[in-house]
Amino acid sequence: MGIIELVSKIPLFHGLSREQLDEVVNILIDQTFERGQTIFSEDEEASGFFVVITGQVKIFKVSHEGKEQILHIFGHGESFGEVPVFGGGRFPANAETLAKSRLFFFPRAAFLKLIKKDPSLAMNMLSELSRRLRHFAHLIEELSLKEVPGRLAAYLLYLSERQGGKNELELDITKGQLASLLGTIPETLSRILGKISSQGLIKMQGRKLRILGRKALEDLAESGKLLL
Amino acid sequence: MGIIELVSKIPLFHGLSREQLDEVVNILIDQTFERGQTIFSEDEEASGFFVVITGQVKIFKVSHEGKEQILHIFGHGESFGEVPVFGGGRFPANAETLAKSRLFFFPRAAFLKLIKKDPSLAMNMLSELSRRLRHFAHLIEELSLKEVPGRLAAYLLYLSERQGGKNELELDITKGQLASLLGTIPETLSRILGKISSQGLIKMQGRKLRILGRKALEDLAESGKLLL
DNA sequence: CGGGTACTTGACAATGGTCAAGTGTGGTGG
DNA sequence: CCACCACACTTGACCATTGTCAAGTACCCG
Repeated sequence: MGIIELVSKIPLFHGLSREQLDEVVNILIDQTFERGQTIFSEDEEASGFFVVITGQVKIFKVSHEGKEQILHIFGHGESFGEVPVFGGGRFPANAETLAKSRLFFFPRAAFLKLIKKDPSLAMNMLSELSRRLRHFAHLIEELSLKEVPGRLAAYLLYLSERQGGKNELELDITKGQLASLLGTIPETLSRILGKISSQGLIKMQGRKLRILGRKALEDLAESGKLLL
Repeated sequence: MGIIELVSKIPLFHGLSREQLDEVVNILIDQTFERGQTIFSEDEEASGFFVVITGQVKIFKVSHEGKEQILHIFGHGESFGEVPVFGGGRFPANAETLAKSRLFFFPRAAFLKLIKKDPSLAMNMLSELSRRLRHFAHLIEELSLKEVPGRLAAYLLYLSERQGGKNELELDITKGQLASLLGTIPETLSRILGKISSQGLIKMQGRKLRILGRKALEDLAESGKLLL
């Protein structure tokens, strides 16, 4: 697929005219990363931001002792690393590929020029950052106000919805990464999966999973607490 | 002070021309809230956003069982409730005054018109939302990767810095609100304050507090763990 | 087939939340 | 001006949830 066509499918650039898309194509840099490569690290000086074309990228924080909290996992069409473009110069978190990935990189200065000229690009960016803020508000709520079983249940229901609302679903990340996304560790996740399996809420084999008690899962996601 | 002068001092509107400021003044609605009043609730339909002129507003989430997590406390010159202006229609959290407050309300449609015409207003908003994202990333890190003593130490150091870097400082919120800001409850906060007092890191009386062991506090804030 | 990684399980420790009771204090009204 | 009430805060005893450490199993890739 041509670059212009790829760019036109990125939500951030929806609604731009053909000429504007050309300008966007002119400033981007096409990059490929292997699985497990660091894209940038927290506090590193930022010279621009990225859009995922193929692959998966995780954005995360790491504690002193090495525990990791994933803030976001981005896939096709999503952008990351914009904050330092508008704020100050440094990345607020780390970025690493979860799979071999193709990324478009947009240099800061050239992109700022574009956005100042084009109100619809600015509006797209505002709505993207708003979506991001919503996501963070939700994540904070989960981490602070629910226990791990509640977060897990909410995640499974979200995944099911994203995969078409069916009761059969498949994790798109390892359980270790899922643990980090839920703000816990693999051991705890493993135990809780075992517990809700034995209670008949789900059936799990490998990365595939079937929801058997959707109602009970919903209660769990809402209350945030596991009985028993 | 005249409204135009108040508006010109709001960071969001820095760099606007006199004519643009006039337009801003034309669309705003001047409102007053008593202490403890609800400004909006989560999931409520939003028709615009707010800027704090005087007073204090907390933005927070509440769990099923009533535990509260404060996302942000806003004071003079700061704006809140912008997310639904750009994203979809509903507020992602609750807002309530901590003191009697004067707020300027900006209706969504009129504000969107302004921002589309004015690139510098759009850029100000982008940098404000970026700052907000940074704050959330930091909050998530604190909640997920540090224990309560670490969060408390980090907060005290932040407060000290905000109050001029001195070792004497004064809380601007109740300890109960502070607990909610740190993602814990008053009992736990009270115990930890007691513990670090008896270790000689701080001396606390009422809302006033003196830092006695800055180095030790810094270690604590960084490692996130309290020894002993 | 071998080796590393992902995952699971068990025993244990500890952080922090719950419940309950008590202390202190500021503000209001008698 | 003082008494009382409400509310903020503290303290104690208890316990649930979750993290740590250690070991063992399963599985995928070369």
